[in-house]
Amino acid sequence: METWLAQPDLDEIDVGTVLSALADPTRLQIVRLLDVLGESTCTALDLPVKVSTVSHHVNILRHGGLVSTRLDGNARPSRLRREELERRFPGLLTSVLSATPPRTT
Amino acid sequence: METWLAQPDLDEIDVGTVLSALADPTRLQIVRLLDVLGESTCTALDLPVKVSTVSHHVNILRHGGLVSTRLDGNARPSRLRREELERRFPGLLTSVLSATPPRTT
DNA sequence: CGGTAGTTACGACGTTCATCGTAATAGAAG
DNA sequence: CTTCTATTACGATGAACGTCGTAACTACCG
Repeated sequence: METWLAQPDLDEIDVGTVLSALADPTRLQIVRLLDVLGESTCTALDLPVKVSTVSHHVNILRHGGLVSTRLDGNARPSRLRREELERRFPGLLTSVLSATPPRTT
Repeated sequence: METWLAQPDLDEIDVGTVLSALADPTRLQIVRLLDVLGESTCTALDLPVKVSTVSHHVNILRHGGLVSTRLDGNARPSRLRREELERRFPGLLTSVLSATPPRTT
């Protein structure tokens, strides 16, 4: 039986909290990476910040309802709650993840 | 001939900037009000912050590409760039504006 | 020409928050 | 048990930012 860290139910998720969570560049990058990797730990994510900072951001993402974290030995891989989020806020995450970069003039 | 304040082109709009703009509660409220009202000035928006603060937020929204501001005498009514945003980030704004509030347990 | 109203520019203040370093915890492997 | 790895907890720090008050600016109206 798998164990998971506490996370909000779908209908408890607030759109403002989600927007705040996605507003930080590092967290947006984490979300993008998790979308591609499917699942990853804080250490495995290659980010230009310290691991303690990554852990901090993943916590915010989990409390905001964007990420699920599983307990696997001493590791805690996280996944993007993509399908759930899509049900709660249709089009939001999909739009963010498929957004093209701005024109760099 | 109508005059408008400077604003970014559609393909210059960055999704991260848009998310940051929407992350603030006051700005999200402004966006919601403009969506309902269609067009409004800083003074006409009834918000629990000073007008100078509202003006500040509207500027951020305009620079982020979320709002267009027209010059009309000494007034400067702003509109939500809803259709344009929908073309740039399909589903994003619609999802945010139609989001149901979280369950308050 | 004054007077009024709408908006913004400018500083200033206080809080939030992203980041870090270190220490503590927990599981896995030897 | 010891060691190593993964993660988190805990301050601390510095920067970003939301808010305000005031002043400056512009347009409209007597």
